Amino acid sequence: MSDASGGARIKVGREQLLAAAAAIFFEQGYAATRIDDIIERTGGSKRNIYSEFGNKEGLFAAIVSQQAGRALSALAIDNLGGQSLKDMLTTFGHRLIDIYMSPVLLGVYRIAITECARFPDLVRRFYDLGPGRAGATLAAVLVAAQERGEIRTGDCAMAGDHFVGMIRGNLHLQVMLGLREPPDTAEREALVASVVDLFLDGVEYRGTPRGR
Amino acid sequence: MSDASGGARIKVGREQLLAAAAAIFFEQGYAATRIDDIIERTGGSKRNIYSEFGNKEGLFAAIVSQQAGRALSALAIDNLGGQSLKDMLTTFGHRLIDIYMSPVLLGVYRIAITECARFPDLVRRFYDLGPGRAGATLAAVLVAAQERGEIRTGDCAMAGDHFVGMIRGNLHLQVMLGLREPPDTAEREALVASVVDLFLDGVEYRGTPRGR
DNA sequence: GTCTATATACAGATAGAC
DNA sequence: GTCTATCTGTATATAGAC
Repeated sequence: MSDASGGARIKVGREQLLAAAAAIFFEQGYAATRIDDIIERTGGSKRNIYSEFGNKEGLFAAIVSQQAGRALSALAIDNLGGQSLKDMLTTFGHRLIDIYMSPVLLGVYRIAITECARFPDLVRRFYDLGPGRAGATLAAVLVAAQERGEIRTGDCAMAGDHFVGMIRGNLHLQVMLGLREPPDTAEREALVASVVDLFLDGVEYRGTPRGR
Repeated sequence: MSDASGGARIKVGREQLLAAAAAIFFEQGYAATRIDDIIERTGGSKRNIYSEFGNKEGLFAAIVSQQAGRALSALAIDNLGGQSLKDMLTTFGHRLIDIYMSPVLLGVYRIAITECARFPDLVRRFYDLGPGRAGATLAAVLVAAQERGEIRTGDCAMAGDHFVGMIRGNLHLQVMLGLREPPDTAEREALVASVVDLFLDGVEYRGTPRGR
């Protein structure tokens, strides 16, 4: 099926080519994406791609450096001060789940796992800028809260990772496996609320049965 | 390099062939595993494989039905009664992390994500028998604890998934991405203890700064 | 710079010789 | 049932025509 603009291909510079190729890579995966697919979509020439990026791996590396870094940049911003810890966790939780469930990140995540042997450096960058950074950012916030006496002392680095792990949880896995669609806004809010709740108070274990 | 038994290939029946092929699939991934790799390792003939399993997909499906089901069977056993909730969570947490970090499950997990479009039925089975079952088993335990008044009421299904999510967390992701080796026993124990701790009591948020 | 054709490599699947 | 050779399709990468 041709595109709706009536014509054929899209005239492209380097930027548009990267953007279009990124969409295809993140949608279909690295191996399943053929150079011809990209040509067909963007209208560029094969020789152009090879002279610009060397080979398929070079093209993909250029894309990830650009797109994934951009998508994950929201995690780097830690303008989370001025809120209660609960509000901060809720805000950060929403930011996390929105990023994780975005088409770009779902694609990056899948490709990172699939092609980690082929792109070890990219995978390292992805982890450090994404899940690792999220856990570290949270850890820093928790250390501060600890020093203010808002929470009990504990391993904040681990706790940060626990929060990130809960936000992903089985939901993210199901989406990654194609077993269900990404959650809508309501479901995301319920998830984040549940995670924040458990993170702050646990299940309020009382050790032995006791009426309340 | 030949094997240490001095000879060459291994004489195989159907069982040994499945076992050997499973090891290769789970180690290298589905796409990267060549039929010739399996032949080379097992010593069988190509025609034998194709007459037995039809094609590569059939061989792989037979393997997963056997091996993954076996590896995950430990999650189905819920002989966890007679312990405190904390001990039960600790036991179950160890069982979970040991399974997740086993070579077979790491391979299955990676292949499930990589090839979910090719094997939707297998992926469904994997999820239901693995992460889904783990969350559901925990949920049932939590419901019981709730009825005994040991914990506050809440969404036990979600809480079960949260526990599973924390056990995986960034650690499992790092291993999946090839960024680090699976944790040793000590690290696993520290992880499980930390997860159980947070799960039971959270960070004991007190809302506002207060000296203790 | 684009379009078409092709060299090359790889891997799944098949067939023949024994 | 095993070993070897081969058919076939696919996809990266290159080269030629314009």
